[in-house]
Amino acid sequence: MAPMTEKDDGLCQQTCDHPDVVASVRQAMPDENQQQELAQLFKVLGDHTRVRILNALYRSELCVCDLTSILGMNQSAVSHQLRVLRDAKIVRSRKQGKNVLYALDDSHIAELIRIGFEHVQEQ
Amino acid sequence: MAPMTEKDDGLCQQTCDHPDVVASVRQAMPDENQQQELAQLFKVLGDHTRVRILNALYRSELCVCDLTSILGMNQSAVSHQLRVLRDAKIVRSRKQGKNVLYALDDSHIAELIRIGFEHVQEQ
DNA sequence: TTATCGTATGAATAAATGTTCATGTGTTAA
DNA sequence: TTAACACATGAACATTTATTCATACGATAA
Repeated sequence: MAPMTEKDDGLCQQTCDHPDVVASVRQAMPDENQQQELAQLFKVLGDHTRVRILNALYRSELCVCDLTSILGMNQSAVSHQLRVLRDAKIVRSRKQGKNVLYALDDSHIAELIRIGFEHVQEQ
Repeated sequence: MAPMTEKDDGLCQQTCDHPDVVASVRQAMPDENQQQELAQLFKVLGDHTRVRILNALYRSELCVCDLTSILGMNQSAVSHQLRVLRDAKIVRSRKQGKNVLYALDDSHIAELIRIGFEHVQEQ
């Protein structure tokens, strides 16, 4: 095996700051803005109330008061969280008469929830 | 189509709190503890520094000072975030002499990052 | 118009969280 | 033993954030 590109052995034995690995990893790192956006996406997903909202919308398009009933919490709190989810392009909304119906915006979101559940169920 | 189990039309036209849909969704909702854990998982993933750490570990097993160098930040801050990732079972660590090498613990994590990137790149 | 219903939103409060500073622990080398 | 290095961690501070309260907006019905 090529000694310069090898990474798993000989790391940080004498000099901790191993220049080869550090340089190659640094070069392979994604764009900072995209990492920021990725962190923002996960941050929005990382709330109990919002996870519950998404799990409900996973089953059916729902209006705010239905969500409020299902979650058993304040309508204002639900609306605030829906705003966060809307701003993050995780859910979309459409008006129907006096109501506003919410749904998952993107198929990626359902996939993230599914894989996330797989992870926590294995722990 | 059966009118009772239908959900997309006739929702919340007169009575907002539509009992059928609300009941079926409520019944299909996952366990509260699992939703809490899922939210916790996403919350840990939802930080810029931790996303950068995971992207680095995605490429190679690394010790703390390498990570510190790659991220260009305080060693203490990196260690604090590694602790959070360790507690969440997202990374694992092993000692090698004076160093501690960190790596991604679970293949689900890499998948979450990959799908998350797909999502943000489409926006 | 007026009243009511469904929803949105600003302000305020309390709680959670990321970073820095200082220090402690454990391992290696002298 | 002593010194140096890699890493961990508690405390403090500043910032973010989720919920509640009150209120405003928009659509429908009377």
